[in-house]
Amino acid sequence: MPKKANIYDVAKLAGVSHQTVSRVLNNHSSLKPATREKVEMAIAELSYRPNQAARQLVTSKSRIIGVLIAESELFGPSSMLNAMQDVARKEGYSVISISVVTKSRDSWREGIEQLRNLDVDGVITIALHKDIVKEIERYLLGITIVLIGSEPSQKFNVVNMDNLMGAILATQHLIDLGHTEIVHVAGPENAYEAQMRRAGYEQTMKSAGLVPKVFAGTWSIESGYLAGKVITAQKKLPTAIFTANDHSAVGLIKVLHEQGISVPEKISIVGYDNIPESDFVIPSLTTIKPNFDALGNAAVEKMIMQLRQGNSKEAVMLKPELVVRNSTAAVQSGKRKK
Amino acid sequence: MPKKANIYDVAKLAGVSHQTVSRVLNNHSSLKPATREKVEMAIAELSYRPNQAARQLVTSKSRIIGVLIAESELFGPSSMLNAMQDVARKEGYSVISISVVTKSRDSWREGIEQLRNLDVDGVITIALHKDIVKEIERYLLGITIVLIGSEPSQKFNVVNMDNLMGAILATQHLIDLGHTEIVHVAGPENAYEAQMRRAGYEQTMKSAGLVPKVFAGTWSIESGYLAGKVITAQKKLPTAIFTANDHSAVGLIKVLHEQGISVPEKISIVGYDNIPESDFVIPSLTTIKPNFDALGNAAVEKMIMQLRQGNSKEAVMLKPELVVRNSTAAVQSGKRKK
DNA sequence: TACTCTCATGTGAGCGCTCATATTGAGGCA
DNA sequence: TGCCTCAATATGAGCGCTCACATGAGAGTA
Repeated sequence: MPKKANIYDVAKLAGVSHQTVSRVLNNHSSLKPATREKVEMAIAELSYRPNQAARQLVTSKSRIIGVLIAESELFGPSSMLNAMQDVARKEGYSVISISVVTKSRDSWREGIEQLRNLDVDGVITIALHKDIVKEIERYLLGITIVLIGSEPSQKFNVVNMDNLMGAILATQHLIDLGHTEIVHVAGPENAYEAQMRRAGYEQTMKSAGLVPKVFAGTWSIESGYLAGKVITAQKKLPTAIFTANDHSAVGLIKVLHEQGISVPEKISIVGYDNIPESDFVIPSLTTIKPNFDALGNAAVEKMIMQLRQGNSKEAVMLKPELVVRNSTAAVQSGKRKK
Repeated sequence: MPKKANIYDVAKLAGVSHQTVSRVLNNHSSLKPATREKVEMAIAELSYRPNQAARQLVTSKSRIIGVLIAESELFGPSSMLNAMQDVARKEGYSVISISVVTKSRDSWREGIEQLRNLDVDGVITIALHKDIVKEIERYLLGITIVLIGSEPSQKFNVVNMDNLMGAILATQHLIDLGHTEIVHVAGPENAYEAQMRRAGYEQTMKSAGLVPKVFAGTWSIESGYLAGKVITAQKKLPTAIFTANDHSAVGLIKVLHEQGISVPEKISIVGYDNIPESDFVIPSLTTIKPNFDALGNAAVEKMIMQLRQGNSKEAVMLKPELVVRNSTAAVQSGKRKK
């Protein structure tokens, strides 16, 4: 195997100095077109590739963006990650993702440690708890941070989708169908996005003169199943349920099916996230569709912008939309409260 | 912010030469315990961290493992990825994953290009098509490669789960329940794992003196749905269906439900992968459970072993197991063929 | 006492790049 | 003709580390 060419080999072949080659690589301004061309030909001929390590050593920029995710097996995070990869690649950056376990402080530490070792230029977090963000801030001093799905903050760039609006859309949809007994199965209490969805639900209920009622949950299918058990154990069934995410809705539908409570005839259900399965659940799931790709793109763009030319601290907020399928129906007239 | 300490700062504080510090960092053998201790104290005091770029520049080792995945949004790949992260981290490696689109040659190229730019030490591929592997081999000359879910090969290290056995377990389970009209909804034709699952099905059918019948599919829910349409359009329904993965099974169940064909009373269904949803599908899904974590671990271990001390070319083959749930039942006696 | 030999540590070079600065040559103008 | 200016390119240093080799202090042998 022939030794890899370096910048001097290219310079010699092109008949210029190494510095001129470097200028070509970094598209410097003052360069004669003819010179640039010569160099480019030499680069092509030697199939020369700049050595990242050497570059990084002198510039102390790794062109790597770290992404810290909790619960990366979920549909939303992994969609965003894919979107990020694409944008980053186009801008000449790489994305490295690290999963952390929300409950394990050790796992945060390890993740942060790894990001330090990699000398990442910036960190994007997806739906992380406030405490983890603090930890990052503390141990990755002076690093650029972009938060997705976290509480707004003056300190950091934040990119969010409008969970409040999503929850309002969902709840209002049920109200519009004539439902009055609408309950909510919430997401994890300490998750900002779950808090917003809950808030949107509560706010819409109150505006309509209805009484909100919330059952605890997490993002998991199991939690939807368990919440369903609790809900169906009550004397009086609601006629509609809005769950914090589609996974919960799947678990919930399972319980209702086991108990012979038909959806949507007896109970209407609205989920959140529009996971691929949602169209194939029985019945297909009415849900809120966030644009995960756009979210991922926006986060990386913001990151790169900040890395290149400093601040741009206006928060980004993307709008979700309602997708109506078969898990919601108008409340049966006999049941409607007067 | 105080300037980051380098190896000379540590050396000065510890009263030794920079080379001694380097020896401590790389746990060299001939070192007095007392010296090592002095150096370690200095490291701690300055919170010194070796600069990766400088290390990489001189050793030309990045300690980064690239993972190339097609269809990374699936449950299997993302589980493996998480498992890999953990093992790699413990060994001081980082994992960078890049998604490619099987159908787009450009996307392979871009992925490979990025891996080159990153100077990864090795590449692990997950369920990639033969042609992509060839492309990698060609453009990432001399790099260590470990394949997961690909055709066995003398050239590369291969880690697989026993798809043939899984398919045999699934098919035999149906046969044991008395089914004779068993069809298979296959995965993508060019996917090795899909081929093996299909082969296991066909082989088991033939051994039992039954006639295999295969319907085309991909890994997607939609494809299961479409295959279901085709199957139910036929004059004679099978009494059991084995699908190449759980997603297909979900789509399939949806069609059967739409057509009023009850599962498992009329038709039994077995999936493959044991995705989290499979226990909450209606009815819960009998499936084959691979150990994705073990697969990911094995791949990284193999990679690191090879990176450190050369070959170890024996293939790894992990065994899946059958998980029986409610989507399979004994064939109704009236229907059983004599 | 002089000698090798080994263990522990030190010295200097160089990995491939970018940065700051020096040098060159051609054009403009008095 | 001489001098200044500026655009275009060259030179040299140094980023932080590891590698190959040099050195020195004891221990062992004769």
